[in-house]
Amino acid sequence: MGDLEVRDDLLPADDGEASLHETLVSRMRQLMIEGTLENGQRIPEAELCRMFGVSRTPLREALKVLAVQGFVQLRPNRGAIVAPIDPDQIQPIFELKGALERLIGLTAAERVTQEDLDAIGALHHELGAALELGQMDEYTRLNYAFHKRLAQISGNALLCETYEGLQQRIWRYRFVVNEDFSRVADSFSEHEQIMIALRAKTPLDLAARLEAHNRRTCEAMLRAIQQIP
Amino acid sequence: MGDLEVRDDLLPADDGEASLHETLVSRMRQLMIEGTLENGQRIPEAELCRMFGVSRTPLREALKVLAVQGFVQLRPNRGAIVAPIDPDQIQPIFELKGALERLIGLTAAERVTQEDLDAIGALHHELGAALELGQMDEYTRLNYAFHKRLAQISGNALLCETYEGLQQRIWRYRFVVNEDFSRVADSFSEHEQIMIALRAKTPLDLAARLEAHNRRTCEAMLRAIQQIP
DNA sequence: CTCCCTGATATTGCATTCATTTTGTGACTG
DNA sequence: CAGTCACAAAATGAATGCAATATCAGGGAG
Repeated sequence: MGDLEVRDDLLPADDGEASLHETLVSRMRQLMIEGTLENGQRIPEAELCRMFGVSRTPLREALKVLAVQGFVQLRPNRGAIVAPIDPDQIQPIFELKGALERLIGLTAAERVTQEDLDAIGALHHELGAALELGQMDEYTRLNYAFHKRLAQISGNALLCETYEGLQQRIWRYRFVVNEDFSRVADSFSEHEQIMIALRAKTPLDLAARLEAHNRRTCEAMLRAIQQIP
Repeated sequence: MGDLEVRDDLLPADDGEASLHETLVSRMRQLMIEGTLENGQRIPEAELCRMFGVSRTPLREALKVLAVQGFVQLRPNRGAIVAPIDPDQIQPIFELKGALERLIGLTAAERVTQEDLDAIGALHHELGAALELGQMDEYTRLNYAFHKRLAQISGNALLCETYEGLQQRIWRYRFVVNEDFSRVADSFSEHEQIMIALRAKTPLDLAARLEAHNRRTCEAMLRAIQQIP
């Protein structure tokens, strides 16, 4: 595995004070989302302990949590591995996420405030700017933030949490799809439509557009993955 | 807290070999689902250690996992408490579950096999028998199994997992609603309709009926909770 | 009498240690 | 030469120990 470094620039930073436990969970998850820890790779506790400067106890607690969240796979007496993700697991994730997108659309359209519209409108604007400038990393991060914000507008904290969990699991494939620039353009135009539906506060329309957006992202990802290997 | 005993009869038993970690998570979750550990109650590690005959290390790992699953709440340096559930948290759970019910309906109607129909038909039949005999505990368990089975028919393991997580969180309120016998009768007739839609393999209809079933259960629970205190 | 402060006690967070299991290596046998 | 067995090294699972923090009782000030 060699020397691993934590990159903080691909996901919005977590806010404020966090316990060691939360920090560990968050940083290890980040390692996997970024691909620093590769899929199926063994996770030696000792090395991570040195890396984070903690003992095995809190690290193991973090691993158990990450196992529940589906990021790592624990094999009794045989250590943990980064949850290997075969293409067959992508579709179920998107399928479930689609159901959440729909609920987000239905509820966000009803509960959105002017303040929300301003905030997410700004994000949308930034997305457009990043697209024009071809800043794909920036676009990717903003895209994540956009959907996260939309979920928050739903006003359902549990929905947000669940949704973000799925987003993070998918995020690990992001790099595969990022290459597909034409999809990024399409994606942005879908965002335009989403913003229109959100401003119009039309639940069914917004839900349908989010579902469609989700479906197309899934298809693009599956296509990209089929092409690579 | 005194002497606590684990009852195994309200939830289907977990199957087969399980590591100590899994056992602990499972049994502690059961304590909370059954209400043996009351909401908001403090969870002293020492007592649970004696209770399960393990040291603090594996117990703490289990607590962290249960925190992720929403069953306990960890307060830094101040120990864990059984996640207090105010009525305001019930609706979001059902709202999210509704989205999953819909997806289950859509997919199950398309993917159901004859074998599935036989198995879930048998469960449905048993439900009817339990209702006639007034065996409410039995009805409750079968009801849980029925919906779990339906989720499995969707063929989406992640959906199943997420769904069951929500079901378990709601299960803690079960005792409140159990009293409401008229609702149980209504609930069963809704199950009849669900079975019809499943046999007919009509996705939209099944989805709508599951959503409605979920909504009515939610309403009944909220009513029951309002009446109690 | 109430409120606040202080120190003893209990509990938590993490490190360390011990026991068990797995893994890797090498010699031995067929 | 391949396969297997045995043993050593490493890694995991769980218990214990220690420092830091919170809780609680009692006393004193207002």
